[in-house]
Amino acid sequence: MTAPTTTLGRRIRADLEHRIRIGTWAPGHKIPTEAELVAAYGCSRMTVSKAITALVQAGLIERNKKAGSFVARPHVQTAVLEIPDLPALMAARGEAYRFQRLSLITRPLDPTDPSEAGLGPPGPVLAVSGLHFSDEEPFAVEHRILNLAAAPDAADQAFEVEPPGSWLLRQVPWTKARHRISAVNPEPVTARLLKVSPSRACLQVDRHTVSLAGWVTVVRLVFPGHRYDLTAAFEPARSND
Amino acid sequence: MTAPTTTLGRRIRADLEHRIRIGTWAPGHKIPTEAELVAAYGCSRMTVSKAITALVQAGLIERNKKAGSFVARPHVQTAVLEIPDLPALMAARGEAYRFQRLSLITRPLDPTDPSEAGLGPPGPVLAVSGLHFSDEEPFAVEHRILNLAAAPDAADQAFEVEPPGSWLLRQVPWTKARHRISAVNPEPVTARLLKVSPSRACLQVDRHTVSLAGWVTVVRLVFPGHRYDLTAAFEPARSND
DNA sequence: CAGTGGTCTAGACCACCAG
DNA sequence: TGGTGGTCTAGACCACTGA
Repeated sequence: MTAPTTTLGRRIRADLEHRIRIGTWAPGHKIPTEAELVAAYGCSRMTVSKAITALVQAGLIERNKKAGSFVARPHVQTAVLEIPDLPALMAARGEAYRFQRLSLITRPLDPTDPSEAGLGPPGPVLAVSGLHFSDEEPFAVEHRILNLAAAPDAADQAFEVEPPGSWLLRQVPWTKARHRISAVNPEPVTARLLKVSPSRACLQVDRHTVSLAGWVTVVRLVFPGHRYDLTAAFEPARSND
Repeated sequence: MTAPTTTLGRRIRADLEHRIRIGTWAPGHKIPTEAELVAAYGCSRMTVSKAITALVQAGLIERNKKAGSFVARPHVQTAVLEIPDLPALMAARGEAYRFQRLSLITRPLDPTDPSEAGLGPPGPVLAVSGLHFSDEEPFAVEHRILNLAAAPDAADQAFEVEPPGSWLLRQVPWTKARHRISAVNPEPVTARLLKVSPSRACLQVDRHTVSLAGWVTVVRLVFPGHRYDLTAAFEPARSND
């Protein structure tokens, strides 16, 4: 139930999960059918089904018609990375945050832009570059292209104080994105901005964000390797649809 | 339903999700109560409830008793990183994989071990180092510590051909882990093994894996930055419990 | 073709909490 | 304190698929 901290459904789920995690049921093992679990727990089928569904979503169980339900075999590990808004991250760390815009220009989409994913029709874009500071130390270099077709209000923004990422988070909240995370040696210009040597490893995060209105933004963030890393809570197997 | 590709529950979920993603319902907006949705769709309450529950799990909706359900406000972005088994990754890329063990030693847990997370009682551990090759090119350096208390069978393994990670995946399949991903300049020894310059940026993945039996393994993988990066499918907001 | 999961119903009781 | 979500029931019909 909602209050008693334990629920029949939760108990069933916990029982099944425990037997899987403890190894009693190895990957590939066929778990009891819903009908058997209904009999075992003396509950309705919907309760059992919801418990199993939760474990399917958690990636612990795979279901097949006719054949039954089986303990899943782990494939890849999926790490859930939290990629926070930089000002919020700084606030959480108790450090002073500042954004400095380096350049801003409205122009047509350039074929040389990082159109890694076919950005569609070459409409007008806003190209913004800036520097993120933490306690007045350069923390990240940002190069961003904004699709004015998907976020027309961006044309009115100066992005002199608020970084475009934070503004976008408010304006176009529900998006999907792909990330590529890599280690790079910074370009000379980037190295100078970050006040590090070009031989210093930097963490580079490329993000390609889309909304229902099309692609919204493509951004590259370069962090000095010694000042930033990504931590990931984690879960086994894949998540789900 | 299961076959007709569209289900009443799915349709309800899609309707709600669309209105959220399109911005009709902005973050913080109160969505109709379950009773209202039941009336609107002429279905039972459980159908509506399951649809909303799915959106709660997706992070799009927050529920409160009495107050109702609201469109969630995005916090951090959570990127779902897929961290595959290296041999499987190579197979997917169509490249030949090979593992070369560099060292293996059974010893007590050393206080200088990367016990970043308090590895608990100092029992015996297996320390393994090795090199991963892709098409005979060094691809990653691995330094691993295995907890023999949690995986006693590891003591019988030589890890001369199969990397310990793959073995563990079979033996202790259901684990949880934390990852830290960072960009580093490789140690001289590591650089030599990878055949890269110490000034070359490398991607470093630290993984701390636990099972119900305690911590299982702590591993550090160092990849040459130009040969590996992590890509992430993505979802907004956090997932859930 | 028969067993399994996928979905749905029309109720019900209860805990929670904002007004 | 009443409205809301949280949970559960005892059925039901159906699609899929492995034997």
